[in-house]
Amino acid sequence: MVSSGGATVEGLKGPLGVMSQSLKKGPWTAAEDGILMEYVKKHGEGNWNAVQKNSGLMRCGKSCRLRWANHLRPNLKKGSFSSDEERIIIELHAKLGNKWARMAAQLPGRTDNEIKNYWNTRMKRRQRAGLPIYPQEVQEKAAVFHLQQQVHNPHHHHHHQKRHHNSSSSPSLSSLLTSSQNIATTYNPSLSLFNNFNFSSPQNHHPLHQNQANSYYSDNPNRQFKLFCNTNNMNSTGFSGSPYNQPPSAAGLLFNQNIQTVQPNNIPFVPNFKFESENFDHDHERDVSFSSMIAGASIDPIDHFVPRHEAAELPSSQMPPRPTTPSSGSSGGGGVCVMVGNNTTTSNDIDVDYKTGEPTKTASCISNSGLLDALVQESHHLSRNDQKLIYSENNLSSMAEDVVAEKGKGVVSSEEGGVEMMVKNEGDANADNQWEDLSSNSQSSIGMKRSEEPLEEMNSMDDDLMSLLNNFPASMPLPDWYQGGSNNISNASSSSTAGGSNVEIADHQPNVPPTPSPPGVASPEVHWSQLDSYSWNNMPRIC
DNA sequence: AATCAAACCAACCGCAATGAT
DNA sequence: CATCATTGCGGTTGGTTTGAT
Repeated sequence: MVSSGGATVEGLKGPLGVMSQSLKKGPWTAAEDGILMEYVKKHGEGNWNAVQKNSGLMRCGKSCRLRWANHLRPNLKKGSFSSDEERIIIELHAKLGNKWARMAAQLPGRTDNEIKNYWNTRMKRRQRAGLPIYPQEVQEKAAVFHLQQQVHNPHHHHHHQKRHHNSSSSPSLSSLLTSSQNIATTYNPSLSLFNNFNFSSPQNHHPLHQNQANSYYSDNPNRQFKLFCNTNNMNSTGFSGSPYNQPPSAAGLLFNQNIQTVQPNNIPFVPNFKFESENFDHDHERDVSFSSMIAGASIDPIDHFVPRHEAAELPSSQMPPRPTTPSSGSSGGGGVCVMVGNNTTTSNDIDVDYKTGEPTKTASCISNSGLLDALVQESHHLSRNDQKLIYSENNLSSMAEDVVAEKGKGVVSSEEGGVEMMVKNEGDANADNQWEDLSSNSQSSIGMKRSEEPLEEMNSMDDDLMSLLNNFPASMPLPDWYQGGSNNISNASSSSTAGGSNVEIADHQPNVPPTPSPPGVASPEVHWSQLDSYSWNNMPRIC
């Protein structure tokens, strides 16, 4: 139902029986766009129904909001998805199902609609072709992920939905796997979605940086706009044309700059993507497989996976940027400062009074509060529930082992959530661990809720929090910086790595760092979480 | 060049959550 | 507490573009 001050939609009569002004439908014209942009520029987002009243735009508020969110909003990326984005989408979809908005939150500049359309076309095309929707690895990991959720919270049903109609409509893993006939692919489980980002994409300077870092300002659709408004107020560049094929948005650029400036050391980021590469033969066939998985054979496989060896040999212009702060690197979270105009503030909390142009809220910018506090709190929480978690994980492990024992490698249906999991073989343990480590970081990014997120969501242990918990070290110590202690890279690395709660079904020693690295040495096999911790411990004071 | 189908994309619709009153 | 307005999300539809024949 669309109503706006008694006005009704097209051709219907208002409450007084007077034919109201009909609201236009259909494609937007440039003039309408201009009106809407001007309106938002002037009044800000929200109160969309007022647009029609105040601007004379013959569009319902809903339509205005959609138009703004999907097309006019600054920092929007246009054009086809990069291979990195595609991978992220696949991975997120495996975990989240049809949570387009949440997926969009992890893909800066992308809208839920875009992602949805992408998925519905390319992925369902694969369904029709009888090809697997997800790489085997993703299937496995998503299955573990979902299983974790069930174990951690038996009442937390598979893809718990607040909205009932979604519960049945979110195909996610099980249905898609079913429909995709579970055809095994040659996809190598060692190839995580996140450990194979290539850095050659001109648009995505660093997928992880962009995705995870920017997610902090993109995970709330409003956030980007607020940034924009701030920027706009500062230098009036907010509506500077299409971002397509342009350098990152002003905010994004500044953000990235900030990332680099706060990075204390020159540890190449490559190590994150080179875990024990010798263990896994990354052949081209696999690339092709995954490429074709994404979009038939239309995507250049080279663009999908840059073999680790090659990644390390990228020209400087394509070399991954220097490691980011943990805040930019997902699991770290924390108040990321973004230089906007002359103001330094968090990307999270910029709010602008559109009348004065002044920021009205800079909550978590003040200190390391916000995500970091939340992190610490959750750490405490997790510590308190350590035994429970351990139990759960052991339980899960035994469950999975039972499954493995029973089925060997194959597709298994779990009772509760209908999650069909491709049970990995033991040989994939390492790869899976890597996957988990990486995805857990990613997941942390996904799941990490800012402190100002509705408490209800935090308390209700929804998907995000569950994701966080599932991937959070069960006995994670307080970061040194938080305790005011010295920064010890190796300690931090091991502490972060050890006891990772990522459920590792296969043979696994949860309390032993897999590849201890000398302090400060950027070993090519530096563990993701190690790096993360490293960054965490070297995190400069926020704002 | 014409036709058709597939792919792509923008927009609409319905439902639910949330906030305001 | 109830009601209403607003907002957000996900599903679906329909128009346009693109590519194959």
